[in-house]
Amino acid sequence: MTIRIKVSHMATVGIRTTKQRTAVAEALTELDDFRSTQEIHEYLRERGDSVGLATVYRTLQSLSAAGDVDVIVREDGESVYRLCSEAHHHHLVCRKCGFTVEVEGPAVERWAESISTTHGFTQVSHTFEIFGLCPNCS
Amino acid sequence: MTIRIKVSHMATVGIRTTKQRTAVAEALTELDDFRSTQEIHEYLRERGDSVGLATVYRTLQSLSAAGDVDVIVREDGESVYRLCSEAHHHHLVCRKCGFTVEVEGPAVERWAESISTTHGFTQVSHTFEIFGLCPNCS
DNA sequence: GACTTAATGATAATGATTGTCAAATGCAAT
DNA sequence: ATTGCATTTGACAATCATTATCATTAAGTC
Ligand SMILES: [Mn+2]
Ligand SMILES: [Mn+2]
Ligand SMILES: [Zn+2]
Ligand SMILES: [Zn+2]
Repeated sequence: MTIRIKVSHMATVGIRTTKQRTAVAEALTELDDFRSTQEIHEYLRERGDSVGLATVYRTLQSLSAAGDVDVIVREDGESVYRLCSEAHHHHLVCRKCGFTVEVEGPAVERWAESISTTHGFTQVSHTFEIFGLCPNCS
Repeated sequence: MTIRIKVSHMATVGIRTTKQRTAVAEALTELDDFRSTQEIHEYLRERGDSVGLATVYRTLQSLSAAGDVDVIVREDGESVYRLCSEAHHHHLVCRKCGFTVEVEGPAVERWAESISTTHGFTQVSHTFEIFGLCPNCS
């Protein structure tokens, strides 16, 4: 099984490669939609590679901070994670089944940048997610 | 003091105009940035018009559902509310002091619509918020 | 004013996330 | 392979925003 993740980051100075972190990376590779920490923890438990809940939380947050996984804060406030492509992009997510499509648009990026500059904002970041019902769920 | 809110919605069938709801509407009018339910509850307490916390939660959620206030789910998962203009728009928010600028861009709306159609999604909605440091906080 | 029913609020319950800290372990050096 | 040690783990407690309860209060109507 190939882990679709840059373990390179995980192997940075002081960051150890543990079986727990590897297990989380595998789960993210196998699961394809955005999943909550609790769901990933449960998935690992059923899968046999049980990992402590706190560790799953810590690992997902680290991976997110390192930019190795995307995180979306759902409308109910829960954070969900997903292994994504390297480049900056956004998502079209089915609010019924979770099916996700990665989308990108240079125009949108430029617009966000332009707006920020105009108002003198610095250190900006933006979130842009589209939610709807996929063809199957419509 | 004029309450900058469409009480019309609040006066719909079965929805009563209570002093508590009026107080929340006033608080939203006075406060100008995005505020959490807890903050608005505290503001009302200090102001003298104490309202039960559960009631503030219920009122803000109703107003949000009615489209009378905008709600943003911050990165920490907490929901914050703000009285906004009628038209659909997005926000440029200072993550330090909360200073908010309403922004709109037809191009972005069209792009979101286009992407959705291309992938066969229906009943779509989107969120687009820009966070950064305002001139004062930079 | 009396009636009907929605609304309120004090409080308990829920549930995701974070904090704690003793025990386990990756790993670099020997 | 063994040692030394800082990092990591995990069971459990603690936090804290949000929701559920439900007896009491108060709009709105006649
Ligand atoms: Mn992605
Ligand atoms: Mn707004
Ligand atoms: Zn779907
Ligand atoms: Zn600011």
